[in-house]
Amino acid sequence: MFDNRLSQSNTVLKCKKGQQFIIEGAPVNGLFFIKSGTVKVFRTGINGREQIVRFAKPCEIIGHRGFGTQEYYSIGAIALQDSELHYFSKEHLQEALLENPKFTYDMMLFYANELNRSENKVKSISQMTVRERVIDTLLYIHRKFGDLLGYINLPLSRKEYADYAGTTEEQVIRIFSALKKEGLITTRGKKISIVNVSKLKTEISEHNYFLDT
DNA sequence: CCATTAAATTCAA
DNA sequence: TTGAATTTAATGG
Repeated sequence: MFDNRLSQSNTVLKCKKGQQFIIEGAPVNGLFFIKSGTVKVFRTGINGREQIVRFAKPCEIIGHRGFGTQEYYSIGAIALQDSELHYFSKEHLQEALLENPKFTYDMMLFYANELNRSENKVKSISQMTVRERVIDTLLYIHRKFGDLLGYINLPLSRKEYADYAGTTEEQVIRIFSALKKEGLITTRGKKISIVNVSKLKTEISEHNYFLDT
């Protein structure tokens, strides 16, 4: 996605687990490209509640919403694992967009996909039950990060599932327990294994769960 | 929502 | 590699 010229004109930033590299309200002067590791992007609500907007993995970009007109970040981002990030200044980005149509096209697809996803997200929050949202979250993580030895390949706390699904930690834990009893998932500490993907899918299929990679 | 207990992860020796 | 310290999960009020 990024051509050589562009990848030469950036600075690499190493980020330890749990480190926040975008703070809400800070001025925007570029955007980040994830080289390795995973990252969560969130927005803080009025009551101090965190709403996780999305999870990002390598080859994805962060902070794009602030690009162009906006002066300050409306989101925060923290590394879930030790990560390496490339940082691109606005200037370099503009140059690449003007000179490289393929890159511009890819960016546009990315924006379109993100917009689609956030529209679907609004729907899921407003129309789905808590249980459906939790299942949806599980499938999203599973689809995006895959599994390793049967367990979802991303260690997330229950709180993080809750923040993505728009619920509380307790609700998530209780729904997980219910799903375990039904034999649909198993858990071991933070690791979660989806035993029966298709059954979970059918439970939320009427809400046409969104496609995202 | 909070408090308690059980369990898992981290960290340092 | 072990266990003590810290963090996280799970349950019940």
